Amino acid sequence: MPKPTGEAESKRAKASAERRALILEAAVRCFLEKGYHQTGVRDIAKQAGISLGNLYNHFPGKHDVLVEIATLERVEMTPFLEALVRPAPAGEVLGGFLRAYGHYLAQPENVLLAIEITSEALRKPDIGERFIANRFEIVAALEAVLRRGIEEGEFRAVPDPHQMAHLIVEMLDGGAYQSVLSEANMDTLLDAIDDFVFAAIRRH
Amino acid sequence: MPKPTGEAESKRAKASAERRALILEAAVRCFLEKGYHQTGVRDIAKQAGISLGNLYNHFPGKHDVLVEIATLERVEMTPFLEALVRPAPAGEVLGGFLRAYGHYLAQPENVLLAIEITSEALRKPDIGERFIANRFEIVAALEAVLRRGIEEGEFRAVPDPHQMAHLIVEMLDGGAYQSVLSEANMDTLLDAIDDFVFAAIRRH
DNA sequence: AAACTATGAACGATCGTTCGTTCAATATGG
DNA sequence: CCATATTGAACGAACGATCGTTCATAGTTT
Repeated sequence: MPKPTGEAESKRAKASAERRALILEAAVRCFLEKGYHQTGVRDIAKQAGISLGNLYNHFPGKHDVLVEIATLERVEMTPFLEALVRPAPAGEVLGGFLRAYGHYLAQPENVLLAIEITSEALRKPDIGERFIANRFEIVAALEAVLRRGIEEGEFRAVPDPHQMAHLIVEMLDGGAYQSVLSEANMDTLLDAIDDFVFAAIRRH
Repeated sequence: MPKPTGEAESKRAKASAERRALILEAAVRCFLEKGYHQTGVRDIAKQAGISLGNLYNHFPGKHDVLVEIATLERVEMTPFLEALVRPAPAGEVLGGFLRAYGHYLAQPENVLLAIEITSEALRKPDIGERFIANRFEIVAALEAVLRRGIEEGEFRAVPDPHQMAHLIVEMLDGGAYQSVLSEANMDTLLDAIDDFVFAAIRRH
């Protein structure tokens, strides 16, 4: 067997992939606990249970670890994206999204991680691009629901559905952040968001 | 003259106060350009045109510089707070606030600084308290306007005016952040916010 | 002279990264 | 199929830079 690459090599490759995942999980834990800039590469290695040098065998550097995390955030959005294309009355889809996404954001870890990425995105273009891309997908799907609701006569003719979609997401995000910082009740907040949004799109 | 404190001392005190202000301005510039954690104390001193050691004559440390900046942010809120207690129809007051506060936030420096403080507020309680306090004042004033509008029959009976005030502020904040990151048009965004809010509070 | 302001060298700690090395898994030549 | 290069994972010491802070010293005001 001169070239058993189909399966033999995949043994190492798989182990390597597992290590990468291990490092990423460790990094997330560190970033959540201490913040990105307060976390040292040694912290990540120690948390992952590997050596400092070995981390650099799997990632070019600290920055790239965060980039990968920001990229993986995209995967977490898929359930919400799928829920938004559900063939049901637009109002129902929208209401479901508000609750589902709101509950996702209600987990403090998601908020904290988002803030770390958000903050770094301002000065690191590659992270900013990924962040905007993730955000854009959600907004676009939400916008489509709004447009459908308008076409089907369920919602009023909002002047700018795209902007409204943006604002809804930002309301959810901002609310989640406030609920973390000031320990507000996220359920109460979700009720308020629901009322706010539906009052704004209700036909006269 | 054993104690010429009445006027003589105030000369030095004034000079010292000016130095403090100089340092704070320099720090703001640095934090805006590089971010809080990426800014070194030497950077601030150099930007202020003073020596490294002298900075420590005016501030106990780097952290305290940010605390002071977060505190001073409160002053910037007073115009908006005053505008919100204006004795005019609630809808007019609200609309004026949305534009004024929106334009304030449209300046990228205000957004960037807010994010630096926001981010640090998560893990530094004293900064968090100040941030929440500033936010609370705006929200409370806005809530009062909403309640007045409801009482006077101008707005619909929103179930939770406090939460709605929160959400409005978060929409403004989030929108401003997006306008910085993705270079969206803030004017377009403000129009959307205006429409969104007034549609949500309009009576049936 | 006493009190305050200003200076920059110096400190210990920690930063992100690189380095030489070891070692087991894999590919290749016989 | 075995012996042998080759590869890449794993390690932790070491590097130079920079971090926030302190300190001894000199200059300036009152």
